[in-house]
Amino acid sequence: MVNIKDIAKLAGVSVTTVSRVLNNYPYISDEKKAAVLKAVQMTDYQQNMNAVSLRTGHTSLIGVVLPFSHHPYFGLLLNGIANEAIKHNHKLLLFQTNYEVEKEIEALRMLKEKRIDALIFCSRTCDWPIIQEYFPYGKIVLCEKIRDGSVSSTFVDHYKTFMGALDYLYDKGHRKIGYCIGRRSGTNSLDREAAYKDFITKHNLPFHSDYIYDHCLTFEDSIKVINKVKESNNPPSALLVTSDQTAAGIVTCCQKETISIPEDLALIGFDNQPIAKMMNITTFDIPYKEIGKKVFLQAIKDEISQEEITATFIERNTV
Amino acid sequence: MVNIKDIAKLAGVSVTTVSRVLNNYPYISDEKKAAVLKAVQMTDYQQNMNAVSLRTGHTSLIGVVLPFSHHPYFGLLLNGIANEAIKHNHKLLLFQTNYEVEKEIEALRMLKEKRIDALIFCSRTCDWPIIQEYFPYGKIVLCEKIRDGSVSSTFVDHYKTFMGALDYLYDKGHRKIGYCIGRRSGTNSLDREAAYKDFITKHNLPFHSDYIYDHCLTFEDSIKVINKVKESNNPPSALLVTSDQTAAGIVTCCQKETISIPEDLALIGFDNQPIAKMMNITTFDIPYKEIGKKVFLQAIKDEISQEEITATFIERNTV
DNA sequence: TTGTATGCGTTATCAG
DNA sequence: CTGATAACGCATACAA
Repeated sequence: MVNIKDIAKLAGVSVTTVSRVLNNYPYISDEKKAAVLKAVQMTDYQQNMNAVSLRTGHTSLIGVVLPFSHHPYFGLLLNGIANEAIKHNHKLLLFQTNYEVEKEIEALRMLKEKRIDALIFCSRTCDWPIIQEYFPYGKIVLCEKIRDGSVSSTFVDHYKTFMGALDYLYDKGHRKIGYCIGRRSGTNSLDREAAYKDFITKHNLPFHSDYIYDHCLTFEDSIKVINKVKESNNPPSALLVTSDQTAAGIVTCCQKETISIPEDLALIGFDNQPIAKMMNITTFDIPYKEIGKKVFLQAIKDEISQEEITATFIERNTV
Repeated sequence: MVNIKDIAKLAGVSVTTVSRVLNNYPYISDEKKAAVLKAVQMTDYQQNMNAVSLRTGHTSLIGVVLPFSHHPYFGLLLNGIANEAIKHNHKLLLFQTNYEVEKEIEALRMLKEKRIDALIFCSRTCDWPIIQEYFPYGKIVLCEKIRDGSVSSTFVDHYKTFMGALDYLYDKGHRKIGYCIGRRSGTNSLDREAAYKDFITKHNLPFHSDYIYDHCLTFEDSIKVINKVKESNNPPSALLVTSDQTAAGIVTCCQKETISIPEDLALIGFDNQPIAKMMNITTFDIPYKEIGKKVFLQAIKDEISQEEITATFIERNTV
């Protein structure tokens, strides 16, 4: 494989000059520059980035941790990140974790191994102390509300948003409200749970643990929800569904089961995905692309910052 | 940042010994080994992988090119690849391309930059000669039928599978058969188009260009399909739908439009995704996880090989 | 504007 | 079983 030395020899200059041409340094004579470029062309030379990274200490590579790649939620987020990465000449490394802590640690370790400059967590499962361990090794950015200001993040206030949705349903007369969520344990899920509990306390409503449906991410996850609703002798009259995919599935199931929406069951989705528009589902628009953009910028900046993003209520036909 | 030299000093051995311990060489005395390990523990030392890669010439990193991360098809494939990667102590680098040639070239370039050892194309847009350019720089594996044996691949014979489906519909009495596909131009799409054309020639059927619906990947892409079907004064009586997502969307749309399936419109999906089972859609099971596994193995092996995978017909209620 | 020399952190070679 | 040293390919301080 041809290296910088070969190019230098071929172009009749020093390696320094070659390096300078390669990195667009200002003061180089046109002849030498041309000679170098010609040698590069001829030999089809390409820098060995391992050497460059070893020398410079950085890689222009940003890691992105996300649980699934097959969920539209993350697809949009990733899109926003990727668009911004292009503008700043950075490349993205995707780490798909399936919410497994071990995989998240692998991603973090790449920070320590100097293979990436920064790491963006779209979502995480591992405990906070594990993340903290890796602070010294590179910038870490999260998509959740951070208590201490130790790290950058861009987030939606899920407590506020959830509470807003609950209040809306309450005003519409609903007293038996349940919700569907992806998992019970994430920071964002915990915020929503807190909102839910505060809501029922506030209005002196009974707490039905079976009004909470978890593992709701995909279209087909709705089957389990509707089965439970059907079996219940005191089913909820309204559901907050944290994924439009699942909300759409619920709408489909309800058609089959002749449960009418919103009369028998009201629905509010989240994300404002195309499928929500298609199926006329009331939902919250969350500007994932914008979040992606901000989060990338935070990943390459030195300063630490917190950015709050607000979700916008989109009224359609399911409430 | 602590390096191998620091560890050597701390453990009272040479850097060579440290390196040997780190890489599990056989002949090392237990005391020295223990001393090194202790120093590593104490200092929280981690190899700089850029240096390792520079020296050894490889990275244990495999790139995976896929157009979208939000399509279940690729999700499954990726899963298969990832599972196998773990077994072999390799890490995966995902490149999301949105079918853009530029992005694919970026991934290829990482091969040349020595940042990855091999590159797996789950799907590609760029022309064959571009791929060929990068043969010298690392192993490339594809998920499509390769004419010359220049590169490894694992693939489904889409011509055969498509023809089988068409014949099946023909035997059921269908003469006006259309199909929905993601894009017109990919290798796999071209194979299916060839099957379709041969089929109508074989049976002396008229060719309706409007029986081919492209950009069909997601659930909501079905809207356009059904709108076109409705507007047509000579609509197809059966549709081959190369994504179960879209097939499911079609089923949903047809319920709204009171088009009955399979009487008014028969449907065969592809992939055998959970949603197809949920909605009782006749489809082809394609073992994506197995494809993923094979493709990974090919990526780390020296030999070039071609592996054919067969799709299995799953009869349900939409034909 | 250009070149020489040094070092980034590691593994491989070779001698012991 | 162990260690000194060269080399991987490159960017940069320094000198010219």
